[in-house]
Amino acid sequence: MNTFAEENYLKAILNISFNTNKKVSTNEISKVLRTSPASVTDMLKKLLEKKLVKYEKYKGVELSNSGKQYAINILRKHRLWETFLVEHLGFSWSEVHEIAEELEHIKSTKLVDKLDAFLGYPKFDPHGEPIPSKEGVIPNVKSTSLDQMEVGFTGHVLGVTIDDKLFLDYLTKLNIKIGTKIEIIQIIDFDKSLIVRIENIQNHISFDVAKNILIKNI
Amino acid sequence: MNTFAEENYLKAILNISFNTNKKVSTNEISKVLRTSPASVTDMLKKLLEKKLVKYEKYKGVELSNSGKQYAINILRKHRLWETFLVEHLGFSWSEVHEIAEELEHIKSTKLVDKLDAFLGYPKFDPHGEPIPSKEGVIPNVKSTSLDQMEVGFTGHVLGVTIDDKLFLDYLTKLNIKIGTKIEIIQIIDFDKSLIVRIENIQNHISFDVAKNILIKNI
DNA sequence: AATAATTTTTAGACACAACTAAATTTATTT
DNA sequence: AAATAAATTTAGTTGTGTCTAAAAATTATT
Repeated sequence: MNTFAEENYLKAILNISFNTNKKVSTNEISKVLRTSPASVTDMLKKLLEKKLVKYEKYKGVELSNSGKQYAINILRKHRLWETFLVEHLGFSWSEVHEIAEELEHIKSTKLVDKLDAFLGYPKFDPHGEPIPSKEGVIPNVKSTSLDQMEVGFTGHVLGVTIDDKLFLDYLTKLNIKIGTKIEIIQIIDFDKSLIVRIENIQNHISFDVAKNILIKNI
Repeated sequence: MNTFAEENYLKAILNISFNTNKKVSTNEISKVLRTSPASVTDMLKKLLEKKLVKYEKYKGVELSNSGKQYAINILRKHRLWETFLVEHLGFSWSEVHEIAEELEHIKSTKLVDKLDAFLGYPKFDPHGEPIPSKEGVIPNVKSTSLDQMEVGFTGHVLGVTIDDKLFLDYLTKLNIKIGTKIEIIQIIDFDKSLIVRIENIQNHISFDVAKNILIKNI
């Protein structure tokens, strides 16, 4: 069996590399888990030993098949518990994450299955995130580029369609990253550019930029 | 905040000294937790440091007021979760102990309170054990163990005094659960074993088993 | 009361998961 | 291409919770 710490590393690697499929760097993991890069290296060695990751010194890490299944199962538990907390115990969506971070480590498979049944086999959690099936299949989420949306639309960034440094740096400056909530305030007819609200700040972005931002489309 | 290990020691001390009020020995704890006596000594020092126990070298240990409150709160969580697992997820009473051993360590107070409300503020868990209140008060129930009764007695099962899977599975096979009506048909003088009638079927049970079955006492 | 048996504690080690500081490798500039 | 910067790894420590073996204290026995 694996420890909580190991489970948290697997989960972090899964989260970081969710859509990209690229290798994950030591630094990225250390930032997510608020731990030192040295600690990350130590843990990656241990996870490699257990064949839960593919890892080469200085070359980044990715989950092995078994590691991915393991991580997805934790995600499944996390999202099922969040659903329970919101729908049956009356928590608000913003309170449940922390508690689910603990509950997701409870081991019993039978418990998860019975919880799933109790909840009526939900496909999405209270944040709209898909809940992986018992077999580890994550219902896939349809995405649409931001330029397809209309005034008043609010959604979350799923990813981008080009991997260009200038573009990504620009997005960073606009405070846009994976998961960022974006609301469309106005669309300028003339050039199809958009005025959007991100974290309560309004910004003006061009059609070209909007075209390359993917929005989660449940 | 305290670790799982610390919580398990506090819980063990509470359990061992439940009715006796006597000091608990290092050896007793080591047996309950399946750990070495040396480890127990180490932990007792740490719990003393944190003022969760009253402990003097070679003299045994007892919970301090704060330690007792802490331990009772874990017991509260344990029994609330057991109630949830049996009443809402459809587990049998013999399966839930292990899982509740994990769930009892989840920290959020708000979670426990909301769970309590969700369950309808139950006073007893599925084994018939009283659930401590939020304030740490344990409802006391008048009960007598089955071995104290005489031939001809008829009563209802209130609960059991040990939460052991083997024992509970055996009771299930005998068709004994909370509320079951039991009638004593005969007591064998030689070994104090009992012949009892349960749901119109006669069974022969040992003194040891009878000792751990609690009967409602008006 | 002295000795033997048992219980408990100390001493020293180990695995885990973290850390800091220093060394090494890779990436970026000039 | 060399120099500099950034990222990563290694080396050495630390705190937690466990262990075994040996020493000390307590309890039981003769």
